[in-house]
Amino acid sequence: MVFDKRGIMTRKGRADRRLDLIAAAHRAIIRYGTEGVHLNHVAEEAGLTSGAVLYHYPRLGELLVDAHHAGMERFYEQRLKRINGMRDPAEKLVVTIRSGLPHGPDDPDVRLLNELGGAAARNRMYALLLTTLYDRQVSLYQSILDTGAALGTFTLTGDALVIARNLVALEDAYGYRITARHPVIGPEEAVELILAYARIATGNPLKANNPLKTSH
Amino acid sequence: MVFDKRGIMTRKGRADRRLDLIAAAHRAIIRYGTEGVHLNHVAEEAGLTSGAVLYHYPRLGELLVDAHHAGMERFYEQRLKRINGMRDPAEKLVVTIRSGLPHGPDDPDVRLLNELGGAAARNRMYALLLTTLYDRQVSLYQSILDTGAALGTFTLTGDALVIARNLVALEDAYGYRITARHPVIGPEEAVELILAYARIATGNPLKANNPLKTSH
DNA sequence: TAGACAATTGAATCGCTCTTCAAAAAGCCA
DNA sequence: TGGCTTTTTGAAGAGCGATTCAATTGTCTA
Repeated sequence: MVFDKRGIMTRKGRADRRLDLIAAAHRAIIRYGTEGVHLNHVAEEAGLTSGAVLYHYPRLGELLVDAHHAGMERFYEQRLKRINGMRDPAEKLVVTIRSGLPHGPDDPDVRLLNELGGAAARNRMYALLLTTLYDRQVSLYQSILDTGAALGTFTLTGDALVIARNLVALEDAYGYRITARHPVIGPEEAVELILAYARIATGNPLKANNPLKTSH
Repeated sequence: MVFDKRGIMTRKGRADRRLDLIAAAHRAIIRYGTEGVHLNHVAEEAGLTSGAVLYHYPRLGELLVDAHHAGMERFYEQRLKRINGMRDPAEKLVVTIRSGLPHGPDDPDVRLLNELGGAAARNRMYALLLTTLYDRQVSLYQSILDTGAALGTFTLTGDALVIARNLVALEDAYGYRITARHPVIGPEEAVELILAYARIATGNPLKANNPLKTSH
């Protein structure tokens, strides 16, 4: 951020302001839905007037697409970062599963992704974004599975591609359940459910060691 | 429907018109999204003016909830009907899996369900509807699995509840992929993916005999 | 068939959103 | 500091959507 001598945030450069707007759009989308956001919502989130938003993004639609795109990119990059440097495929797999689920019902990144489920059926751009993300996640899982199989850590029950697709599908679905506040299925429970599949699919007793907190 | 002597549709009774409006709302929601539908969209779908819609449903929100509720109910009832009378748990399982997936990208029933994914995080009513549907579907699968296990048709790899939850989750997720027009994953492919899990979970070689048409 | 009731229309109103744009404010640089 | 550019504001106008309601039309019944 840019501050003046008094420590007050001042005007921003073109690129900075665009990033601000993307972040503001992210929040506005979560609050009002991809198809319910209005220009004023975004402007308010950004602490600007609608005119200023229009100055940088003449068309609201483009800003929304950028926001979704950026959110997905960040989501995926964060997942990669978490397993960065890990050796053990089993550990990698467990961490990847965990990182694909929302931290809680209000997780902003997953909330953003979930917004697109309905819109993708109507909007080619959103469909492409979602489909691409899905396929990239499948590839990620597939490479972990293949590596584990090559090292003898996993004994796959079937095609790695099939298992990978199912793992991503499970993540997606439990993400929806969690953000919809299912009374029983929270992040920990979802991890266990997905691991139940991952264990029989890999033949590995995958320990769900939560690095952050003990399971409820 | 009600017709006059000339065979032209005439005014309808209270109940009939409400059902019409629910059907119209269903179409409008699919076209514009749960949070993008406007009163005029529904009115146009119903072939009426906005005033007439308001006469029956003073608040659009209630009509939309009713439409989602009715759509879910129908979706679930249809699934029950398909396996009605079947004896073999294996056949029942396969048919149930198939009936949980959209027939294609434009399947209206699944499109309607998918609309709620994002809205449920923001709207308690929608969250409750979705969660309830999920739980009912889980119960359906669970009873099939339990019956199969009792008869010796299935040899379950783990808790029936866990398997049931995962099967419904997979259906949900592939429903989204299909309605988003994934270039590779269509209804047939999704059935095979879910069956891959169902087979190792039940120890039964579940044949995917498509009763309607040959696989693509 | 007259009268009562139910359903629907269409116009009027209100408020909100998008869009444009001139003016103002803030930063930059010589 | 003074002038130039970039960014932001705020106001004005056009248009749309929700809402209300009087008038109209169709249906039913006695």
